[in-house]
This record gives sequence, structure tokens and C-alpha cells, in this order.
Amino acid sequence: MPKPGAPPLQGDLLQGTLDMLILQSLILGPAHGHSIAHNIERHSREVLQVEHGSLYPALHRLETRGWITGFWGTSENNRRAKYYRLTPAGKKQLTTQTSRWAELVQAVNRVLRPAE
Amino acid sequence: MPKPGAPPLQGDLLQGTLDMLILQSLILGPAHGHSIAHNIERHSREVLQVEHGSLYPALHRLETRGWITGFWGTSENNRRAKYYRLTPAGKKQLTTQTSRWAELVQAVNRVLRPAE
DNA sequence: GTCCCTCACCTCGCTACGCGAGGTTCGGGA
DNA sequence: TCCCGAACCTCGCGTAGCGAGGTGAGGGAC
Repeated sequence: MPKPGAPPLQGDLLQGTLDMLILQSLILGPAHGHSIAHNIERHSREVLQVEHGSLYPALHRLETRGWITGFWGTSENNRRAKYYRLTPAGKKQLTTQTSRWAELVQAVNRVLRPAE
Repeated sequence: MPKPGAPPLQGDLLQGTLDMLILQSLILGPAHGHSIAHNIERHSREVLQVEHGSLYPALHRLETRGWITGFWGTSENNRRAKYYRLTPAGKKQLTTQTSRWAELVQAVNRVLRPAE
């Protein structure tokens, strides 16, 4: 039974934005999963929380779709880590998604502010 | 099998925002389902599309949670229509959700624009 | 009177995503 | 040696949006 007074615009993430945020995190160069998550959390000033149960499925999803490619390497802490790099298709996808995002935000805000 | 090159920030709606948009539509007074959908589409300049399969489940969900109450009436076209009215709890919920929405949008945008 | 269009309601089953819980491996400090 | 924490992973759940597939009734056209 779901609590009746529960989820206020669910979770810590707006569903569908995680892929975009990951792609964006890779724009400056390859990174491994853990650091991508930290990067998103840091840049959002801890507002967005990237859980493991969302992160890894998302990375695999993106790799399957060909937006990113993974390779094994060593982290700054000398630990085995899987790095991901943006593919050209991924870069293109990122621009598509960000403009779509902007469009949707604008649309929602227009409904929210009937003034003007 | 899902098409590999398919969904760009899924659907026509950002998941989780529909409830908020419906509540907002009722802020000026009761309305029936069909007109709520049209209202959202119009104010968003047709960017947001509210499908029947999303609308009615959402209305029932909101009613179950006590944010809105429904009553039968007659539409402008002299047809049987179910009107919904915002409850005090729903009004409160709306302000909660809109501020949460603003917070999330700001957070995502900060990740998207590492500049500044 | 009948036909049909449109308004307005509804349900079902699918898919996708986020998430919590659970788990593994291994480097390095105490 | 012990344990912490980095870094990876999977599974099952809940929930939301959506397409398809309906139902019933008002009202104009003929």
C-alpha cells in the first residue's frame, strides 16, 4: 500500500533527465561511474542524488544505445574502474536532449505562470 | 525490442509534472477533465500533450490522495461531465510541488551549464 | 427518424525509469 | 589481520505515461 501523502514530484531526480546529465558529465572527457555521480551531485549542490540503482542501469542503457563506450582503467585511488567516453552519436544526442529539456521546462513554466 | 535510436527525453511530458499541471489548472476554479487537458495544451502552446491514458488515471490518483474532489455536472456543450475542485490540501500540495519543481530545474540547469 | 460526428468518460496492458536492498572485489591504513 | 570505503553489479518493486480500445449521449444533416 503506497502512503497516501507521499511522493512530491517523485524522488531526487526528474525522470528522464539522468541520461542527459550523464552525457553532460562526459563532455569534458572520460570518467568512471562513481565520479560521474559525484560530479552531478556536486554541480547540483547536492540537490540531485544519483543512487547506484539508477546510475549503473543508466550507464548500461547509454552504452547499449551507442551514446557512450566503456573501457576499464584505474581510478585516482588506484582502484579498478570502468571509464566511459562520449561517442559522436552521444554528443549529438546530448544537444537533442538539452534543447528538448529547455522546451519542456519553458512549456511547464508557461502553464505554471498564466500571467503574461 | 525498443528502437535503439528512439526516445528523446521520453514522451510529451516530464514524468511527475502532470499532477502539478492539473492542480495548477484548477487554481482558478473547478473544471472537467477534458477542459483541463485542453487548458494545459493551450497554455503550453501545444508543446505538452495530455493523452487520455494519462489524464484520467492522474485525476483519480489526485482524488484518492485528497488533493481534488470530483462532482458531476454539465459542460458548456450540455454534456455530462465530471468536474474537479481543488481541496485545501491540494492547494498546499501545489505550492509544495511548484517549489520542488523550481528547485529541480535549477539543479539540472546548474549541471548543464558548468560555466559561471 | 436515422446517421454520424464529437464530447466526455473510462480501463487495460505495456514499457521505462528511479530506487532500495543486497551483494562482490580489492587497495590501503590502523 | 581487520576493516573501511571505493567501485562495480543485479534484482524486484512501485509508479507514471501512453496507446489502444472501448461506452454513452447531444445535436446537426438529411
